[in-house]
This record gives sequence, C-alpha cells and structure tokens, in this order.
Amino acid sequence: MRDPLLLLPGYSLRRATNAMGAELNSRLATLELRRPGAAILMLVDANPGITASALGRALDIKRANMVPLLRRLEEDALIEREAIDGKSRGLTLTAAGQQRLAAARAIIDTFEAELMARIPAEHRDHLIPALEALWR
Amino acid sequence: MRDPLLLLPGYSLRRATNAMGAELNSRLATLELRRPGAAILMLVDANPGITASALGRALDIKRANMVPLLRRLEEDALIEREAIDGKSRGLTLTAAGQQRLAAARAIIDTFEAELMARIPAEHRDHLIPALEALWR
DNA sequence: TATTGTTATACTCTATAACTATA
DNA sequence: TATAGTTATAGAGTATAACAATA
Repeated sequence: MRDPLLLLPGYSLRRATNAMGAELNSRLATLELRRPGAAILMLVDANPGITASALGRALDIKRANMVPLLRRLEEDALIEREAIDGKSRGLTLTAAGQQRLAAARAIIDTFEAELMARIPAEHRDHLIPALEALWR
Repeated sequence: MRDPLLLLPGYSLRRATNAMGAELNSRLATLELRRPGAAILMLVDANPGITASALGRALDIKRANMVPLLRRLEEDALIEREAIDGKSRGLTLTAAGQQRLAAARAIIDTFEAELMARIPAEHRDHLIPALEALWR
C-alpha cells in the first residue's frame, strides 16, 4: 500500500517515539515504574530538595498533573516531602527510592545503548543535535 | 538545575515529539482535525477502498481504537464506507474530505518544512534515516 | 501579585477482552 | 481458523479552571 506519511519527518518522529516508549515502559514495568516515575526519580536524585512545581517545569508536566505522579511515588515510599516554607515542599529520595533508581538506571542505560546501536554509524551522532534543535 | 535526562536520546526524542505534536494539533484545530484524523485522510486518499483494519495496521492503531476515529470522520462527512463483501467495508474520501485534506496538507507541509528548517544543515539529512532505523 | 499545592474535570490516546459475523 | 468490525472498559497522559494559603 502507498504510505505518504513515511515521507514526513514529524510522523517518523512520532512513530519512533511511540515504539520506543512502549518498549521502555514494558522493561520498567518489572520495577513497578513507568517513564514519568523514573524521570522524576532521576531529577530528584540530581536535585535533592526540588519542588513539585520546578519538577513540572523541567519535565514539561503541568503542576496539576504532578500531583498523582508524586502521590504514587510517595505511597510506594520512593520519595519523601519535607516543608521548605509554608507553601513549598522539597522532594528527596528515600533509601528505597535510591535503590529503585539504580535499578531503573540500569534498564534505561541498556535501553538507550541498544537504541543508538540500531542507528547506522554515519547517522548516529546527528540524532541528539537534530532533536534538540526541535525543542530546546 | 541539573538535568541528567538531557543526555538520553530517548528522552530528547519524546520531548521533541510532544512539542511538535502539540504545535501541529493546534494548527490543525482550525480545520476541526487532529493528527490521527489528518493521517487517516491522507492514507485513504492514497489508498481508496482501504479497510479500517488495514488502516489500523499502517498507523499502528488498534482496530478497536479506529472505530471512534472513523465514526467521527464519517459524521463530519469527510469519509464514506461502502461494503466490499459481507464483513469488510472500503473507505473513500467524500468531496468534502478531499477539500479538508488539501487544507490539512498545506498546514502539514508548512509545518514539516519549518521543522526541518530549525535543524542545523549538517544534521538535517540524518534525521529521517536515524528515526527510521528506530522503528521500521 | 505571583507562586505553590491541590481538587475536579474532561478529552485524547492506548490497551485488552469479548462478541458477532464473515472469509 | 483467521479476519473484520464492533462494544465496553480501563489506564495513561494532558489540559483548563478554580481555590486556599503563602511568598
């Protein structure tokens, strides 16, 4: 069949993203984590004391949508929240959170390496710069 | 703030896709179309008589999820369905569907061109081959 | 006045199971 | 037996509006 969509970079971008996202989610499922949860653990680890709002800005997730994500991570005892002042709360990883993150990192690093390995060498190093030009 | 996610190709891929998808959807909104609807119109146009199932396979959308998409396009009188045999129905564009598609194509072509223009020349031609290696 | 955290809500997209009917 | 179309349903992800409390 004829598929004119294949000529569109934006379409190819979405298909690649969807395929990869599904694969990574399925690998993370063994840790009872999904992509957003893993991303939050990584950012909290790199920025202890970060607030939910700052996290949302970094991840481009609306404040309101951070609420259930953080609630679940807290319920699973992976993160803790401590009052900074009367309105903000700083986030930190618990010991369990650090362990979970280490396991997630192993999965993600393997996944990302496999990803890059699938790209022919002559194109590989151009992917990140090209993508960053699109959104940063 | 430190953001270790920026080093991950998969993360950059998703951010780029999300940013672009939101932008394209907002441009298509003037036509009361969204990305999936526009993609379906393009595929039906290129393959008149295609079935819902074949469309779903091409777009990686499950059969069950095609139902509301096609119902809406039919309600808007953009597509028609005609029985092929007792169980399959062939899809074709109506005249209104062809007009809507032409308008959508203009938006999409402009959008895709702007997209590529944002990528530095030395990386530009590597994007599609790199993406295709990831999912095709 | 702007920001933080939150509730409520709705829509899109995706996924699975199950059913009917036909090839 | 496999495929086409469909219904029902659930879970992510995303978006907006609104509110109380605090900076």
